[in-house]
Amino acid sequence: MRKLTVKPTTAVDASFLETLLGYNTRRAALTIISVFLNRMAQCELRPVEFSVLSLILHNPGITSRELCSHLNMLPPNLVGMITGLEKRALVDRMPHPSDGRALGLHLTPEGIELTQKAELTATALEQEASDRLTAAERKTLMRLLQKIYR
Amino acid sequence: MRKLTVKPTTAVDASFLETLLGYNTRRAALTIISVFLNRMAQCELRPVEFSVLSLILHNPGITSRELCSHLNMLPPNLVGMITGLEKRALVDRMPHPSDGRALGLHLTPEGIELTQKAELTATALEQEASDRLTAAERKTLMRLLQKIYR
DNA sequence: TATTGTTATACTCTATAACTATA
DNA sequence: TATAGTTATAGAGTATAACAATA
Repeated sequence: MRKLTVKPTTAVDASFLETLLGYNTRRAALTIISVFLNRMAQCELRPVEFSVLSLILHNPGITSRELCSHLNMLPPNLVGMITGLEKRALVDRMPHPSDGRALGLHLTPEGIELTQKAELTATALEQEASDRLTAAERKTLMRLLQKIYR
Repeated sequence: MRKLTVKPTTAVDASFLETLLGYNTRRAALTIISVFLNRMAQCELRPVEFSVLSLILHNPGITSRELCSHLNMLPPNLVGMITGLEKRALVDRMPHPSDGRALGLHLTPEGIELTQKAELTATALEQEASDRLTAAERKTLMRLLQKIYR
């Protein structure tokens, strides 16, 4: 049996930081990402890999360039990830039908299966991470967040 | 004159990702951080450095350990940052009054001045980053985010 | 024995410059 | 000339193990 660690309740005054949207948003994001990492370990997917796979699933033939601009990533940082997903036989790079420079990205059958499983896992873990919010609050939160980044 | 780049409106379907709280929170956080980095360059402060200085300002004598547990950082990653802030003559490490192992952190007069200026800058840039939200929406957003990480 | 601060270190994430093939 | 994908590389962020001094 592991003894419970009694945390000394350090009464730190963070009242100013907590008036900042950036601080609150970042702290909440880190909390959710932490739950994500734990639960998504079974699929061996990190947050951005999951986003990439999900976008390919719903947009077969999407190019790296489109992924990058939609996920706010830089092309050099996507190359290795796609290569890794291809080595795991989840993704195929195929010639683009109309642009000889580009490559269309597609999921393999195994990729489709894993991504669909991962999407269910993601939906479930989100519920866990936001279990102190009502359904209405959750909906409001999403709408307000989208007003910031969209 | 620079020609405007006409962005090809890539109609990417991200409807599934946008149902996820983690995705929306992370995207919003990255958007605000980007504004932060631009505006806070004048103070030469990065987000975590700003948080550290603000916490020391409002909690003089706080220890590294307390900073770490409140900001969810690991002690080895704070050492270099504090050393850097000390070299810039913004922070002093002083003996802790009751615990010989610990060091109390304090701001120098220059540190106080810079941090106060930075707090004003932070409050202003937040307004800019969330200018599509009403005051009431902003308040609601903060309350809901805190329900996730607190 | 446990904790604070620290060093060393490794791994991931992010950013920039430059190359190639094609448009 | 501009763009898609790529390589190499540098810098920032984050993680663990281990040590000295103190509790």
